[in-house]
Amino acid sequence: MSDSTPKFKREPAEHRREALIRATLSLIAEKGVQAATVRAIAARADVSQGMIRHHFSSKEDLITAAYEHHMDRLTDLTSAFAEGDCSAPVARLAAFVVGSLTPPVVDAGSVSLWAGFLTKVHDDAQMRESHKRTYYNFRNRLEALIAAVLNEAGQPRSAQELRHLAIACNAVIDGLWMEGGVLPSAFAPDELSEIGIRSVGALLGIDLTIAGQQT
Amino acid sequence: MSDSTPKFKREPAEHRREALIRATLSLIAEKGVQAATVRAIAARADVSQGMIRHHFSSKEDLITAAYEHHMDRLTDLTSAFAEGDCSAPVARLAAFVVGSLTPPVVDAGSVSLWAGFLTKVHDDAQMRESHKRTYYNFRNRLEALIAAVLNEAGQPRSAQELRHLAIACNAVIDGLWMEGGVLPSAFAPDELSEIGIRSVGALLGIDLTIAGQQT
DNA sequence: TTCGTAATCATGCAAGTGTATAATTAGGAG
DNA sequence: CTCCTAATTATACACTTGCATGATTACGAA
Repeated sequence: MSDSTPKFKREPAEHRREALIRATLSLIAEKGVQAATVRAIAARADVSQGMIRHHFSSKEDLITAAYEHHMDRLTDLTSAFAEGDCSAPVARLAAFVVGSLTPPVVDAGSVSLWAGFLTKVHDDAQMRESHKRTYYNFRNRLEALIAAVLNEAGQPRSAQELRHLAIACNAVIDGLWMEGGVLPSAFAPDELSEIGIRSVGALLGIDLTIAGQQT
Repeated sequence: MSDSTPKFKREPAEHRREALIRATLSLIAEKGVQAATVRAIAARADVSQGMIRHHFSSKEDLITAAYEHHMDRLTDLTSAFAEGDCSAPVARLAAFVVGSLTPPVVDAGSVSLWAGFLTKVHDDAQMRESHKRTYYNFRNRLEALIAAVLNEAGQPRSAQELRHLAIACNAVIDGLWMEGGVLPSAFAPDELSEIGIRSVGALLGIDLTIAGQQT
C-alpha cells in the first residue's frame, strides 16, 4: 500500500525562505508584529512550525530578513518610478517623490509594518544595522537625484550641503509617507504627492511642479 | 504584638495611576515595548501586579494611557520652547522647531515608544482616535506659528496654502525627529535642529537661521 | 530497485503572559 | 476603641510563546 499522495513536498531552500518571509509580512501588515508568532507564520505558509528554525537560525532572524525584504521592496518600488522616467533629472526626481507618496508605497499595512520593526531597532543590534543600511540606501539614491538636478540647474553644492538637503528631503518624504499611511482619511487624494513635490522643490530652490504633474 | 511597620500604604488613585504610567514609560524607553509586562511594570512601580487591573481596566488600557501621557508631554515640551520666547513670531517658530529636534524630545526611547503605538493605530479605533488627536494638536500649533510668521512678513496665505505648509513643516520635523531618535549616531549634535531650521525656512520662503541660533 | 540523508513534521517542554480570585490589611467613620 | 470597606497583596489558572527533540518521509544517487 504505497500511498499515492505525498504528505509534503521538498522545496528548494530559497522557496521556503521566501514563503516564510511572505507569510510573516502579510501577517504583520494585517495584525501587527505581536501576531507574527511561529505558529501563525507556519500556518500561513502552510508548513509546520519546525520549518522556521530549520531555515532561519531563530524567529528573530526571520523577522529581520522579512524587514530587509520589505524595505528593499519599498525603495525598489520608488526607484522604479525615477528610472522609468529617463528624461531630465528634474523629472526623475519628481517621479521619485511622487512614487514615494502614492500607493502602493503609501499604504496602511506598509507603515504599520515599518513601525513594528522600528520598535525592535531600539534594542536589537542586528536590526539596527539593517535599518541603517536601508535608510542610507534610500537617502543616497535621493541625494544622487538631488545632485543631478542641482548640477543641471547650474547650482552645484558642497558635499555637506548636499548631505543636508538629502536628509531634509528624506525627512519630508518620510513624514508625509508615514502620516499618509496612518491617517489616510486626513488627506485628499494626490494631496500628499503635491505637497511632496512642492516641498522638495522649495528645499532645493527649484520648481518641480511642472515635472511632477505628468504622473 | 501589633506590628509597627505597615505592609503597604494606601495612596490616592491618581498617584497610583501616575506611578504606573511612569513605570510603564521608563520601562518601554529602556527595554522596548515587549519588556513592559504586568510583572515588570508592577515591580518598577513597587506594587503588586494586581494594581494594574485595579486601576486600569486592562493592561492595554494602561498602555493607551501611557501613550497619551507621553505624547501630550512631548507637545507640551516643544510648545514650552515657543512660549518661553515671547518675542517675534519668527523667533517663536524657530524655538518650536529647535525644541522639537533636540533632547529630551529627540530620544531613542521616545521614538521607540511612539513606533510601538503606531502599530496599534492600524486596528484599534480608540488608539487611532488618540493618535489623530495628538497629531492635529501638534500640527495646529505649528500652523498657528506659521501663520503668524507669514503675516508679520507681509505674506499672508490662503487657508489651504497654510494647511499645506503646516503639513509639510510637520512632516520635516517628524521625519528628522524620528531618524534622530532611531539613529542618533548618524547625525552630528545640533545638525538636526540646524537642518530643521533651514528646511522650515526654505518651505516658508523666510530665513529663520538668525532666530534659531540663539538657542 | 534500494538506500541514505536531508527536509519536513508532530509532539512536548519550560518559561512567560494577562487575568481572575480570595485572602489580607490600612485607615477613616461611628 | 471598633468596625467596615476599599485598597492592596498573594496566589493560581489558562493560555501562548519560542525552541528542542525524535520520529517520519520525499527523493536523488548508486
